[in-house]
Amino acid sequence: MKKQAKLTNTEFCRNRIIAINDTMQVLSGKWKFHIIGTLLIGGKMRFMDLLREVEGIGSKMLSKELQDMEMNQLVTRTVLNTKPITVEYEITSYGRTLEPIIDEIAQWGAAYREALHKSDD
Amino acid sequence: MKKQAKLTNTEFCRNRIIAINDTMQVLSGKWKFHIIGTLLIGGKMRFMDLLREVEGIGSKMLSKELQDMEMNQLVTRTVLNTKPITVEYEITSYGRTLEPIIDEIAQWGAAYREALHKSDD
DNA sequence: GACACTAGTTTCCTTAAAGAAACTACATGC
DNA sequence: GCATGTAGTTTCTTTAAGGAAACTAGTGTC
Repeated sequence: MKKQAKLTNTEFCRNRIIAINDTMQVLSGKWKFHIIGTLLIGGKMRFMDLLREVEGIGSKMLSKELQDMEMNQLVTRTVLNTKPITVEYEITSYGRTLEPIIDEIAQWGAAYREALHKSDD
Repeated sequence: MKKQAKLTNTEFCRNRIIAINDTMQVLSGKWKFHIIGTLLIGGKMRFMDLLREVEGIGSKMLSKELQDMEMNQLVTRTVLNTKPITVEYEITSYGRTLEPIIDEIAQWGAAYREALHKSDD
């Protein structure tokens, strides 16, 4: 008889794994945290604003990531009747619920850097 | 004069972005959360135990991810003097500090799934 | 009429991540 | 001596992610 997994076979674990995967899929890629973070500070922002603020991103990536996030209801996209037309992106209240996660991640990262620094003896 | 980024140019923002990138690099890849989660429940675990518990992972990936995490001081690796030799992996106290992040992410994912479910009208 | 702005899309290319299967190497048990 | 268990490594292949540059298409400015 072969050995089998036991820990992971509990309902709790399976659901937890699925939940983590869900979140990480929504936040997948190199840029989502960065875009969300920028929108959290900047409020309503236009495409070109984001392109300038999110350092290093290209228009293709930005466009794709925003579409992704719009589908996941993290941001709204509003076309304004200006000339030339402008498009406003804004984080949704739902998207805002990501703030605690982002904060924790930022805090951990800062502490990590501190710890690395201290161990440089 | 071209328009320039302003929001992201603050010290605070730059550091925050760096901190987030640090964390995400430490947790990068498909498997780290899963492995850490398993070790958090399982305590000391051997290579083959992890291979069985972390559903779907192959030995190459597991080996690589564990090496990564050992370098980042999230887990310890102890070779036991048994025959055949066994190797014990355990999460460090430092690795344990990731627990709040993982919890938040899991909670958010669960809430997300709930929300999706409700909007299925 | 050339240039700059708006918001993207398209094409082409490179790199990184991941997986499957085979292989090393040693030990125990039947 | 053959299967099974330990802990990985190696090779080969596929897939996904990301980036640079050019392009569309319309408006306004000098």
